[in-house]
Amino acid sequence: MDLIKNKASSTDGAREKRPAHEQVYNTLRSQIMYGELVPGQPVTIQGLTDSLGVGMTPVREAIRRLISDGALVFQGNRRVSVPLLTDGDVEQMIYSRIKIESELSRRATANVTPQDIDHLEQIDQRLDRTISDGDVSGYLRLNHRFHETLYGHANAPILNDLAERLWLRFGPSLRVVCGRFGTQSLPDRHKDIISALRNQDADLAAKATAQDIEQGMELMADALVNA
Amino acid sequence: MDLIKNKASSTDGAREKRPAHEQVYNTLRSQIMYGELVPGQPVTIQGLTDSLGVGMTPVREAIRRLISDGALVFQGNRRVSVPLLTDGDVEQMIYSRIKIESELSRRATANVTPQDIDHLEQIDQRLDRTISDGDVSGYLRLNHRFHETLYGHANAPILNDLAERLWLRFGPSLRVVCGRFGTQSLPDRHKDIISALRNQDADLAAKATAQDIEQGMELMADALVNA
DNA sequence: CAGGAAAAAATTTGATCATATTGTAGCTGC
DNA sequence: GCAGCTACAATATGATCAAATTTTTTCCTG
Repeated sequence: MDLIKNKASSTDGAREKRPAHEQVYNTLRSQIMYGELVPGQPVTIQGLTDSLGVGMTPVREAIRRLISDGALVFQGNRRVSVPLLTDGDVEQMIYSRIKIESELSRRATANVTPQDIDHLEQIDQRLDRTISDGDVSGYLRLNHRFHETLYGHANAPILNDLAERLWLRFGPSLRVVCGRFGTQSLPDRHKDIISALRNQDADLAAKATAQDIEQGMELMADALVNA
Repeated sequence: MDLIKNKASSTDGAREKRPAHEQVYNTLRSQIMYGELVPGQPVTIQGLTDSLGVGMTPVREAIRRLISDGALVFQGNRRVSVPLLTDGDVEQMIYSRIKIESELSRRATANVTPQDIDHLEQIDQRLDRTISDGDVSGYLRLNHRFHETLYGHANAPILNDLAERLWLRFGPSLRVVCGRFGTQSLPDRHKDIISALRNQDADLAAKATAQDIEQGMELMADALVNA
């Protein structure tokens, strides 16, 4: 069953196998998603070639991909920057996220094993710690990981893809909200989601997901209006 | 298709301002969207540099962008091809399209002017002609233009973007369906949509859009199962 | 001796880089 | 304040290297 090709050994052999443009993409994606880049901040090709130590071709490809993702925007004259959200954007995102991610939760409910649920709970416990510690970066990462892991069980790559796209768009702005309000006030309906999963109650899982989304996004909308 | 090099050409100007990678992207996008490329067909960088007469960097960028769009897929080992849809994919697309595009129709209803509706009706009349003529390419283009134009009045760029992304994904497969069944059997709820718009009935517009989508996609699902 | 499978060479394709060219923004001097 | 100049960043190409597929060769087996 297992091929002998030996592409990557189990420890850390898989590091340099990925092409550079993919690595650049993942690096930038993380930086954008987890708020290391501020909305409105310009992104230059040459700056990235210098700071990342790769040629410009991989950087160009990664940037194009991120523009297509909506994670970066092409500002008219050859300028690229991190997007600034309008309140209209946020309102559309609330609608889309609720429709798509609730459905992902619903579908995941039928597929998750008890071990999967335990894993989710473990992520959520670590998430709680980041909240009480005021660890914004940790919060952003683990919150995303929670949803990503949950949705991964839905076996719905197309819906998943749409959801990821939306996360990429509001990531930078979410960071700004945390910087403004701190992590204490952040919503967390994850306990409700987990309990719904345990009870195999797909409708409830969908509902709790919708609430989690709505609360978080409303908070973001408020912060953007006041900004 | 000719080269773009000619900068000192006569008085026209201002038409060739677009960078090459953008043009390559648009060209490929059209070819994929309107079914000039068959699902499963491999797409090579070098083949495109030859046939389009541009260097590889613009081609690479366009391909990355289209991969991010879901219009092309990265087949494991550095191979890129036009996606083949599974019936699971189609089912997810039906769900997503109905949720997103129905909402776009609903929102457009409040904004369209009588002139806008006339324009839509004009597109639909041309669309009918392509159906009776069996003009598959024309059908695909005008059908897309009808929806694109309608949704454009919704003032909802994020929802629009999600919808466009889905269209790019099922475009190639839609072509295959037409080739199989011909254009005669294709659904067209556009008359219902137009009449709902005239009556300012947003719910009805949304409903008719959902029916249009469902019928078309079901047809596609059937054709894919039998393929 | 024929057939086929494995190995090795060759071709094709992708990835990256260095460099030349072009367009845009910002500055200088008037 | 603006015309022209300068500097910098983006665009685009071709060359070069690496990887993978295909084809050819070779060797073993029946």
